[in-house]
Order: sequence, then C-alpha cells, then structure tokens
Amino acid sequence: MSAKKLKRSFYNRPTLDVAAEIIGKFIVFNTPSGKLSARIVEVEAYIGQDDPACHASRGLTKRNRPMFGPAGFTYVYFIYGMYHCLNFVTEPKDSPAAILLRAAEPVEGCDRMLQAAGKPSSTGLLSGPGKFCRAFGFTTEQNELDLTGDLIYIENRNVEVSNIQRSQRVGIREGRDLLWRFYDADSTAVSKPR
DNA sequence: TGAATGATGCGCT
DNA sequence: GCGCATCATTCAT
Repeated sequence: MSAKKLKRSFYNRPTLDVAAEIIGKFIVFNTPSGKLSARIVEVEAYIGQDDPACHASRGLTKRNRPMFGPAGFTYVYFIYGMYHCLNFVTEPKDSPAAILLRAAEPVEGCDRMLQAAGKPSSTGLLSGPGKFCRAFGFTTEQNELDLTGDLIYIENRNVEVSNIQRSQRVGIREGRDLLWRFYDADSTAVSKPR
C-alpha cells in the first residue's frame, strides 16, 4: 500500500486523538536540495486557553496566532535565543491547540541532516524539538504553512506502532500533571528525560 | 551518572 | 527586564 498524505480532516479533531495517531507517521519536507523525511516517535499536545503551558493560555498574540487559525498548518516559534520548535495546528479556527514535534527517526536525506546539525553520526540526530528543527532547517520562515500542500506534509506509510505510551510533558513549569506527551516506547530516538 | 550552568534573542508584562 | 514547550558542556559525587 502506498503512502498517503494526511488531509485537513486528520488535524481538525480533538488534539489528544491526533497526537496519539501521529506517532509512527512520516514528516516530509521538500527542500531545494531534495526531500527530507523522518518517522515521528514523540510529540506533545498543547490545548486551549485552560492549559497553563499552552502559548494560547494568555489569549491571542502576534506569536501564537497560528494556533487560533484552522487545523493543518505549521506553527514554528523561536526559543532560548537559538532553537526553533515545530508544531502542527489542530482543531477548528478559534480553538487554539497544537502538537509539538519532539523527536523522530531520520529516513530520507540523512546525509544533509547530519551536515546541517554538524554531527558525525545519526544517533540522537532528531531526538529533541530543537535538534529536529536544526537538522531539518526549520525556522520561522516555515511558520503558518499549509500541511496539505506539497512543501511540508505528513504521510501515513502504514507502519504499525505497537507500544505507544504517555507521560508528563517536558520542559514546562505549569501543567505537569497532564499526561499529554506521547511516544513510541520501542524507538531509541525518543528524547532523553531531564 | 546526575546536577548545575551558560549560550543567546525575542515576546510579553 | 524576565522568562522561556532547549541543549551541550562542565562540575560534583
């Protein structure tokens, strides 16, 4: 069975459902120098104004605007003066929510990812949101792009994931009680806990 | 092998 | 000014 690009209807649903199902899917980025792709193994959900860790918890701002838009778009932000984080917007317009891509396994274009990351080996190459964006070359130039287009999208390649687990989210101060981190417990590419 | 820390820039109060 | 959905390095045990 061939790969199928996920449609807007996949993203336009309750965020926890999308987060659980996005594990094991493949993110594709068609760059001028060729295709980059990776198998998603770890994500986190950030949902609505009532989630204290969500950027939308203090209302609409210039930065978090993509979260308030329709599902199926990217939300990329700059953090700690040197890293970027890639999110997928979920749920309908005016229902701010997104999924943070935290870790993946390199599939296509591994050589170019290694070069971009300045690393000799692929171990841990995409194991962390900042490391993933550095290797893929994601910056705010890729903010608010349509995931149903041909530049950036997610594919279902019909690879089974049998051991999806949940845990607390990483790197936040408030909202730690929520088990909104999803990961493939059989993957060695999952990011290391602090 | 675990804890502390520095790097570094921008959005928001 | 402060704090941040991070990470690599340094230092202590």
